[in-house]
Amino acid sequence: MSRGPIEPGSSADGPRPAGRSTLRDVAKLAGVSIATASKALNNQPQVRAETRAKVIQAAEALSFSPNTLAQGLITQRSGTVGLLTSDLEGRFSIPILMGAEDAFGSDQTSVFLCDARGDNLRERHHLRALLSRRVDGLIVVGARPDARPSLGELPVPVIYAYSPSDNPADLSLVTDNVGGGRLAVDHLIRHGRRRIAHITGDPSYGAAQDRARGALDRLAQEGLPLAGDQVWFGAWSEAWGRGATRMLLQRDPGIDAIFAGSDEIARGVLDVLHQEKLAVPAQVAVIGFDNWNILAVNARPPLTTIDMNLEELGRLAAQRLFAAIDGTLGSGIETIGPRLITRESTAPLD
Amino acid sequence: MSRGPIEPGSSADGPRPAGRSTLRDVAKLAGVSIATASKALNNQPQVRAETRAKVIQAAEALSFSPNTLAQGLITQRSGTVGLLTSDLEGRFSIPILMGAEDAFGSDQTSVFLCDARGDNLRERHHLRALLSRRVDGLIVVGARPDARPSLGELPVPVIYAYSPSDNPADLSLVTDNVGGGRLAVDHLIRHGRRRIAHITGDPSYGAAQDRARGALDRLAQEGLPLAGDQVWFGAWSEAWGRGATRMLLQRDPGIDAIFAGSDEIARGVLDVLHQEKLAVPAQVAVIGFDNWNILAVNARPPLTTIDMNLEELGRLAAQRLFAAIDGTLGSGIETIGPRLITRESTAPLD
DNA sequence: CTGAAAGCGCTAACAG
DNA sequence: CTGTTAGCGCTTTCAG
Repeated sequence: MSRGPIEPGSSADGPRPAGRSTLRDVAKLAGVSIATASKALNNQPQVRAETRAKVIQAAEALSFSPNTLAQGLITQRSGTVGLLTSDLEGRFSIPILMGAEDAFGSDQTSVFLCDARGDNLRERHHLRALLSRRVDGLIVVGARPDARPSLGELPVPVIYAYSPSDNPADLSLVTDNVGGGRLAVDHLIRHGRRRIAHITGDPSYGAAQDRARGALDRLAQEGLPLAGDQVWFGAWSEAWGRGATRMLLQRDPGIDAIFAGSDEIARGVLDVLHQEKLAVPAQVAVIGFDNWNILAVNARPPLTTIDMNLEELGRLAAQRLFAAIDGTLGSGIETIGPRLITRESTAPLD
Repeated sequence: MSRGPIEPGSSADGPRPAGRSTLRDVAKLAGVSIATASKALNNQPQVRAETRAKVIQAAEALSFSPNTLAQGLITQRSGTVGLLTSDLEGRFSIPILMGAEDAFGSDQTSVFLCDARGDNLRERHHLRALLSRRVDGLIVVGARPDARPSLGELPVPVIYAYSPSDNPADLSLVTDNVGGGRLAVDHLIRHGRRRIAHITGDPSYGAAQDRARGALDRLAQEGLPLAGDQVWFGAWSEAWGRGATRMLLQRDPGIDAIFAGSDEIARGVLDVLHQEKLAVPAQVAVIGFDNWNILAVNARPPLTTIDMNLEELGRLAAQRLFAAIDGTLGSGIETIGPRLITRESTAPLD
């Protein structure tokens, strides 16, 4: 690429150190008043085309960039939103952020990302700072998909994403874990699997319960029992995936599919299946949950899994927020549907 | 028509829904002038304690929150910085963001996180928006540790983190990959390993070259040859880790340690080592690179690895930026040292 | 069509 | 100590 900012109109003028000039400078250079310059730059109709051109040219020559803070002072809108997360690794926040960026358009709205790191006091601090910066709205992303305390009445609209608020008067957007569990098992059933087991994480997580419920639902609908006699709750780790698989295999060696409650667990499952010389997917199909690329794509074989559509969640959060900024916000809990990502760890039986 | 603000009969009105009040409201409630209210709230010395108390109480009663945009208009400082990244997964950006948050203090400075997703145009857009929001500084985080195009002359200080700028006049902060490679091999040598091989990623990455160079350096210093006859360059994936390990084992079955250029690759290495019934670390020690928790902690056994200290990098970037905001920025490339994280995949040889 | 004037909410000299 | 007076950079009536 060429060096320096691209300046289409400015032929004769030497390029300057970009950007500290004000509307007054532009007006002066163009030989018009500040008011006219403002109108010209904002595409207001009542400006002669010729004048507008002069102003635009002046603005370009000076690399003029409008001061959004001043604009915000007047319009009472900062063009910023806050994304307040407690999710250390950014595992959920990042996709949500990207979705929000998409929906807002990078020119219109910028987002402040703040990580409270699970610390309540830090969250209060960030909240104060954000409000003080006059964000137009807030997206709150929790660390786990269980209800979290409401922030209460705030002067800006708030959307709870991933973790719902514990106050039903707030608007929350969450992923559909029950639907995800159902989808996973449905996929297995369609592939002719009949002896399906379920290994999942910490039972204190609503997500673990919900995914299991969805799985059980779908099984029941098909008149199929759950293989392995129980849902294997444990921890969200590969180690648990390995341990549970060993126990499961002892209890019920004839299983032909395992639905893992997370991709991490699925990796542990695969590990032990390989040790036991059970072919995946020929003998046992494995499906994960999360579509965490680094884990799922690299697995041997690559992992079929459920994607929670977090980008879409982020996009929707942004849209709802946008609508709420000049209107009123809904309430309750809205659910985003999951999506099946087919890779090689599942295949039709025979 | 007179458009002046409507005078609300705001004598003893109940508290309002948090936060839309202005300094004028506070002053009125406290029965002082706006200027005095401002001074009282900003801890300026020339205010009687009693008056200050009155003002503070009024501010609290109204949940007053100062409008940072207005403040910024005056002080010419927004109290915000932009973090411009191209790093899809936030793998590098997030630790850097956290370090920066730490250093700035959440009350003082908030950070805009923008992801350009490797798209040059999107980057320009974000840059414009950020400048327009009058950020006090910019941290630019690249997707890979190789030089990236400079943003050129900007009206605010810029720090390039992780990926250095291609312009030596800019200030860049990078991790020390040569030192990391040296550290990894040093650790292996101290554990009595003598037949050390190196499997790493895409040779077009400076990081791959640097880590290899560090490893080779340390080996040479010890008078040791590189096991496996060559550095095994390939891809940053588990699959390559597996493939390379198989070839390596064929070529040189007697190795007692493998230095993997990333944790992903290390996972592949471990996988094949297990298949070949080689005990880790008893027979072969394995060390990774990145300390990517999800991969390293969950490995079997948990992976000893090199941490690039990205939080520290973020913290340092923030400090440098802070200093630069009222001063001048240095230039050139500054390097952050790596850190060894010992887990169970390495151990002294007998 | 264009410009003068009045602020948005706040801070910073100055006077009282 | 406290209030008055100017703005920060921009938009927006409302006259010319």
